[in-house]
Amino acid sequence: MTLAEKAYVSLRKDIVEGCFAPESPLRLADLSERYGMGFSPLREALNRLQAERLVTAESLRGFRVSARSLAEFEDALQARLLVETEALRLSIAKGDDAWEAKVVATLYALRQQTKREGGDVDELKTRHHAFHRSLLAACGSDWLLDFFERLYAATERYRIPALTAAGPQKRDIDAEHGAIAEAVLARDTTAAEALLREHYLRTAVTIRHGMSAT
Amino acid sequence: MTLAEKAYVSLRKDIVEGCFAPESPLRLADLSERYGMGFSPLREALNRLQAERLVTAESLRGFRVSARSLAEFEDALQARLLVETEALRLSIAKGDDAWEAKVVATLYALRQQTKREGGDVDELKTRHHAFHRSLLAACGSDWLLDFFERLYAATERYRIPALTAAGPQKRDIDAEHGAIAEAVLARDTTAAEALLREHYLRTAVTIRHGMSAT
DNA sequence: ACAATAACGATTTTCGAAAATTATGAATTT
DNA sequence: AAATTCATAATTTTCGAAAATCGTTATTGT
Repeated sequence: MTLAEKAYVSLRKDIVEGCFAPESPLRLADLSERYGMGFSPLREALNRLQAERLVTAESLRGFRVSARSLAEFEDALQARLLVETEALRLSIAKGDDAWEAKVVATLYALRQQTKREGGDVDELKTRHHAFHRSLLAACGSDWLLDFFERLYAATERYRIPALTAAGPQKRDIDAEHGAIAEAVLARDTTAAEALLREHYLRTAVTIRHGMSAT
Repeated sequence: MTLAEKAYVSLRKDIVEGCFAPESPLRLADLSERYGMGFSPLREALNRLQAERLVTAESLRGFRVSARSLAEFEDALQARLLVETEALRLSIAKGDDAWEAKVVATLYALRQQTKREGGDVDELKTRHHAFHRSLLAACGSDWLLDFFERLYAATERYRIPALTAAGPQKRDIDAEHGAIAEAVLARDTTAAEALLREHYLRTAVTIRHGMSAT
């Protein structure tokens, strides 16, 4: 793996996880020290992230972490519902046995990590991502999967600060995931879409709550 | 405008227009001579284009123009229908007078250029793009507009070689655009969506014809 | 005192060369 | 002849410095 790729992965993770505050400038000198590399690989990573809308660039004024706002979150949420319901529909229609097995496996892995009390939060997020991706994995559309990844990262930036602030409603997220998986494996498109929708809308409520608290 | 931005614009244009054959390697030395700049701005541009899926990169083996295939075109087409019908629906619901005026203006400009016999093909493409963008411009979703731009560029790569090969059907494209605009301005969502869909599906027929001929 | 301007420092952007890696081809061995 | 090894060339990747630009502070003039 080249330095530029490492820089891309590290920076992306740190931005999504909120290590850098939104709109804070990403100075090359700082990044160079933080990640232990020269300017070139950092600039390449920043350019890629710019194309993904995680950072913004202004000519001769460098890069910033892109802003967060309620409006942008709502936009990303709606786009996500559009993309993911379609991808889910296709996935259910086209998925084979191997796909089903993957859904079961990722759900199981996710639940295992949820159960673990002092578990690694990083690992939990990875498995959560993996589960949601597995649901759509058989859709057969590179574009939809690409959009899914983009929107997942974009909304993850909102989900993480909201995790600390306790939501207004009690949720059994494992049960929600289980219900989605069940409907998916039963090839019940209508139910699966509705459950996925509700799942995201519930998360959205928590996030709105967290945003307004800030 | 910085050199990196110029490199991005130029490279993007040249890739979309097919100046570089799909899968052909984009060697830095060649690009450096072609665009008259050093490696740094070129690499930055290539990284942005990689995030947009117009070029692919392999570690330590540089960049290539991304491949074209019928499957990828069909995928992009379907994604486009999903994204654009939704964006059009929203645009019709939210658009104001200024938006309507813009639709009328871009349609007029497009028709003027179509009429001109020895007209600049570049200008025609710009205006075609502007018209289609104006239809969705009022949708209020940055994400959908972003996806539109991506998919437009991706499918444009297929549309251009197909222009030379005569299609299997006679089309009055001006009339198609006019009908879409009319439905949009009448705020007839159902009709507008159907007409846009047909418009793209007709174009797809031409492109499939052009692809199989190759 | 205040506006305009100049000088400085900080920062981004770009270049050219060095380092690292892959591809190519010749020489050697089996 | 085929495969292997080694040397060479081509290419990508990275660094460090130079150039360009921006923002701030000091200076000058009114």
